[in-house]
Amino acid sequence: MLDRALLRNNSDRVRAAAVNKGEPCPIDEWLELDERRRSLLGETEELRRRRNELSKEVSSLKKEGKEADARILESRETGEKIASFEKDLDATDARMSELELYFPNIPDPDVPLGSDETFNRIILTVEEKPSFDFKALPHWELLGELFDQKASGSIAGSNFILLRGWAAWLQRILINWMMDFHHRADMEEIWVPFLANRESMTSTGQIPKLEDDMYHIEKDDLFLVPTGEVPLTNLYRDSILQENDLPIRIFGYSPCFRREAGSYGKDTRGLNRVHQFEKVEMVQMVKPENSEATLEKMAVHVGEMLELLNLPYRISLLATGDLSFAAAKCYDFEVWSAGQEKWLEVSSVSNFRDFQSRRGGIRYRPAGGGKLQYVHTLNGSGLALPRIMAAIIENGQTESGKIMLPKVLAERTGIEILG
RNA sequence: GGAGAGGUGGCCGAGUAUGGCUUAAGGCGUACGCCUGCUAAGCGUAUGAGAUUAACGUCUCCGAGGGUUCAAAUCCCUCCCUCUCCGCCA
Repeated sequence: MLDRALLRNNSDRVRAAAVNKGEPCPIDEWLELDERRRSLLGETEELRRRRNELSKEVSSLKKEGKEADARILESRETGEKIASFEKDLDATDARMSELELYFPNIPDPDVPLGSDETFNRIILTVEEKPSFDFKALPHWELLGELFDQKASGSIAGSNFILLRGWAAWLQRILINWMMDFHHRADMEEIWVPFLANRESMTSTGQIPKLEDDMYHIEKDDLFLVPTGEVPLTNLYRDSILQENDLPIRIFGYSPCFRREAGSYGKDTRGLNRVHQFEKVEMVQMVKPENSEATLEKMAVHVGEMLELLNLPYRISLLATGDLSFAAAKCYDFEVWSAGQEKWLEVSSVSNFRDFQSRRGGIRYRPAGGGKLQYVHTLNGSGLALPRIMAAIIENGQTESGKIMLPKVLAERTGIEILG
């Protein structure tokens, strides 16, 4: 959500941001309503002031034992007028609030301008791609029956994952390794609910835009979380923090549920695009002046993980058209997957500035006093499991179809080769 | 799912029986000042949020939403959440 003052005074910036992100922008309707609202508000407040005044007069007249019928009558008539004004005012305000949910966040000035991912700027490539003197296989062939699509299909449906044997084991130890890595970086581990309510989904920005991409439990009006970002960020919804509570640095594991409605094609093969995947997510809440530096630090942290896992990777600064609705700036991390011979997105690290904290009411009190400020929120995947699994399996394959584990995992588990 | 008790400013906590000097007491915390070799303590002052306005000011907010009333933190209805006990259950 954007500041109403910004919408009112910088409507051109809002309009430009929406165009660059490829989002609709109901700013003209909003501006009209804003005019109307302020005028209604003035009149309503004047009437309410009068009613308050009359109430006091009635009160003191009655105390003196005098009659107050004239005042009571006027107060009643004023009340009726107020009710009619309020009805109009409430409707106007409600419509404005509804529209405000549709304004996307404004991209940072250094975000490349462009309508889609072809405008993303690759800012770093750590490219020591493995080479094989045999034909490298994609992970689904290497996994074979350990990646049991027939079973997951019959249990849940297509594009759900069922892993067996060492494949299941690898995913579990990867999750543990990732979480321990964040632990050592001095973040607080959080175990979160995997379902979230409508308010939570609205504050992080999934609702209204992505509502149809989520699994929804109608009976309880709950959503299966599409990312750990939702419960982690909403941990501090509607709260006022002290300045020395900041920065808040938390992380947690969650499965991520996405309907992926309408996305079919070759990208859906294997572990690349599925309805439920596992992910470890980091969230930080910082003072506004620190969010840019924090974004860089989080990106470095994610890069370290990929280097430890010995995965070739590259970092893209997303262009405006590829930037998500709520983000102001985002780095995407992609790892090289040798069997498929392509880059797979495994992490997004984003700065949301005050966009989510406004929606969710996450503020802090500056140490020297003064007005409450909205925190800046950031999040980053650290990391998304299935594609990391795919890359580890494909990059570590041997001619005989076994998998060499990255050193860091081999040392941790005492197991060097899978399969 | 059933019964009971609760939800009031950053936090704690009065106020609800009897609607109207509540402009929400008091405390903690915080800020500033005073005082004391330093520190701690003590004393004094200030201190909720939001909307609107050039400003003064005005209005709104006591879990959420309705209702009654000239007037609602207070009375009525619906819902949500927390705690305790019971039921069910991994």
